[in-house]
Amino acid sequence: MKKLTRQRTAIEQVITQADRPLLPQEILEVAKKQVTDLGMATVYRNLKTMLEDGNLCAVELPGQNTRYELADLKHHHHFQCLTCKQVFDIHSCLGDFASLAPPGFEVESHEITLYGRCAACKSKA
Amino acid sequence: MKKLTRQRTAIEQVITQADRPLLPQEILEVAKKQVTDLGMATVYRNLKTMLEDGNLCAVELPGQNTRYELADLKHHHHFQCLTCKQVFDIHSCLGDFASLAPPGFEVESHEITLYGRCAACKSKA
DNA sequence: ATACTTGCAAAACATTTGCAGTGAG
DNA sequence: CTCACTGCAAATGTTTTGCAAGTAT
Repeated sequence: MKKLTRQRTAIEQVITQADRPLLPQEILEVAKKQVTDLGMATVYRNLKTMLEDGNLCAVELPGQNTRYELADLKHHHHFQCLTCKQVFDIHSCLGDFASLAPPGFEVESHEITLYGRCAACKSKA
Repeated sequence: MKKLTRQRTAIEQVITQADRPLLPQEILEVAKKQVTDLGMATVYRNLKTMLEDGNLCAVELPGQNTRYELADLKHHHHFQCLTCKQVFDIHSCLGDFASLAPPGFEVESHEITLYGRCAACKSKA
């Protein structure tokens, strides 16, 4: 049975309140404001549990550590700003990628990542 | 100045002759047939150099180690078979993704990965 | 009470780096 | 002869695991 601990509550809260995928370190840092002696292992263990329960979704970008966000968001993709390195959700999708695959191949799912400059960094430049 | 060593030659050859992105371990194993005492560090060092020289391209898929392939291939994307785990190149591209980004965001590049079943695994099932 | 959770430290991994020896130029 | 390159081992950095202690139910 799943127990509601201070640690788990804090971790889930941090992820729920974020509007973008977070790194384990980011989750630890923010959650530590509530549970001072929170350990990294606990963060990872809870992330793993939430992943297995289907509550969490792993976001992986080339050359970077895995970020996590709630899984109950609808199908979407990601945009990473090349300046500030933050990752944003994109809620639109072009849809039909089946046609891209070679003949005889069957497409089950797809992932798109865009790279560029976010509004904030663009206006600063 | 760049020196042509047996090790470098072997590593470049393995990558050149492959028809799909390779893992560092795969490169090491195959290259070892030519240079028996080849070390993993040398593989990584050469991969890094080739990347910096723009001769190599890193292919990263969620939850897996980075694969490498020649960079002089034209713009393309990847398809991973969920059954045999192999990664294939896809040489077509839908092109316009700029419209997906939020207003104020500037798209510089994009990456697409498709997941499904390759022709071989599909016919076996 | 019981069994799930936790923190810490150690273990696993992949990748990088320090260093002294090797070899291409 | 030089300096880039190499192998080895040690160092990194991230994620996982073992274990004894803690705690929600």
